[in-house]
Amino acid sequence: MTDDKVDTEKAILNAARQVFVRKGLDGARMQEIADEAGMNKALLHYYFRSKEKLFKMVFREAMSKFFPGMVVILGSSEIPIEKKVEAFIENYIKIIQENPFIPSFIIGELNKNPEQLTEFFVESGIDTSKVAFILKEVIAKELGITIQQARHLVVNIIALCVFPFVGRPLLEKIIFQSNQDEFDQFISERKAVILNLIRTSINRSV
Amino acid sequence: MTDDKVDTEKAILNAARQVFVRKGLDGARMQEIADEAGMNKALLHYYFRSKEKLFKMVFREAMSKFFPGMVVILGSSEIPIEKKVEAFIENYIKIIQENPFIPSFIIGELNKNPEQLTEFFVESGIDTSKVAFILKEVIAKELGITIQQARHLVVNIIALCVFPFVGRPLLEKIIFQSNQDEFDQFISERKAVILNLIRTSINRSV
DNA sequence: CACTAAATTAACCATACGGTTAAAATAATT
DNA sequence: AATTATTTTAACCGTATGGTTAATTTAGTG
Repeated sequence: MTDDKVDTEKAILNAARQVFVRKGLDGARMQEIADEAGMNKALLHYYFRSKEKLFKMVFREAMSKFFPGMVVILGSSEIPIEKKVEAFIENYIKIIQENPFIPSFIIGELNKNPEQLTEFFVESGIDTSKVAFILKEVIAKELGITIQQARHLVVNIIALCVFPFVGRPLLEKIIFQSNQDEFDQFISERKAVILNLIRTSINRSV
Repeated sequence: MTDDKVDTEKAILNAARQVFVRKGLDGARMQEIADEAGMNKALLHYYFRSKEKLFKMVFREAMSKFFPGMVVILGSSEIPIEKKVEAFIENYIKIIQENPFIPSFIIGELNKNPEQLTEFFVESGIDTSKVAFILKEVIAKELGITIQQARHLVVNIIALCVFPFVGRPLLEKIIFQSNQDEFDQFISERKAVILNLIRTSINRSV
C-alpha cells in the first residue's frame, strides 16, 4: 500500500467525518464529502464501495472513542471504587472535550437506527454483559448499594457529563444568551461541579 | 372550514409527527407521511405547501410542549425557590414521559440546524432574555449562589431528566441489557432520584 | 524506456424524491 | 336539480442523488 493510497483513504475518512457528524447519515451527500476532500466522487466508492460502508467506518471510529475504554475503567480491580468513579468522570469529560460533536452524532444516529449499536458491539467483539457484571459485582457491591441504585449512579454521571454537549444549541441560546465565551467558561468548570455532586451522592448512597 | 378539512389537516400532522420524529427531517419522505396518513401525497402539499413548512409545524408543536411553559414555572414569584425547583422537575419529567421521543427529536434537529431555535423563539414571541433574569434575580438571589452556579444547577436538572430518554438506545443496550421492563422500572424511579440529588445539591450550594 | 497495474477523473445511468397539474370526486350554494 | 367551489387523486416533471463505467493519468516494475 503506497503512501498515496493511505493518504487518500485518510483524506476521505476525514472529510466523511466532517460531513456525517455535521449533517448525519441522511443529510450527508457523497458529493459534499468529495468536495470536502477535494477529489472526485467516484474515489469514495473506489475506496469504500458505498455511502453506508463509509458511514459505518465513521460511526465505528466515533464509538471507539468510548468503547470499550470507558467500561474498562470501571472494571479495573485495584483502585478503590471512589477513585474509579472519579477517573471515569475525568476521562469521560476529557474525551468529550476533545470530540465535542461526537456524542450528539452517536446519539442522533442511534435514535434513528438503534440496530447499529448491536452491530457495532458484535463486530467489535465487545461483550455488553460485562457491564452487568461491573454494575453488580463492582459498583453495587463496593458501594454497598443495589444494582438499580448503581444504574442510577452511572446514568447520572453520563447525563451530567454528556448533556451540555448534546443539548448545546438549546443551552447556549437560552441559558447563555448565545454567549459562546460564557458557555466555554461553564464547560471548563463542569468537571469540578460533577465530581462534587457525584461524590456527595456516593457518600449518601445514590 | 368543514370538519373534513380539519380532520384531514390533523391526520396529516399526526402522520407527519410520527415520521419526522422517527426519521428526522432529512430521513423522512413525503410519500411515507402520505402512506401513514392513508392519503395521496399531493394532499400534503395542498394543505402545507412544502416538506419544510410541514416539518416546521411539527417542530413548533414539539417545542411548545416545553416553551414557554417550563420557563414560566421557575419565574412564578409566590412559591419558595425550593418548591419551584421541585415543581420544575416534576412537570418536566411528566411532559417527557408523555412524549418520550420528543426530546431526542428536538435535540437531533437542533444539532443539525441550530437556526431553527432562534426562528422558533422569534415566531412564537418568546423572549429568551427572561431566562437570564430568572437565573440572576430568582434562582441565584433566592438560593444565595452565583449566576454561574445557578446555570450549573439548571443544566444539572435538565440533564438528569432528559438524558435517559435522549440516550435511551445506548442505555437500554449497555445498562439494561436490552431489558425494556427494567428500563421502564428505572424511569419510574427517576423522579425520586433526581429530586433527592438536586435537593441536597441545593442545600450545599450547588 | 516500454509495459503493466493502480489511482483518478469526466461523463453517464437509473432511480427516488419533492413538487405540480389536470382531471375526477365530493360538498356547498343557488 | 344545476352549478359552482372545494377536496382528492393519478399521472407526470425536473432534478438531485448514489452509484457505475470507460477512459485518462500516475506510479511501479522489468
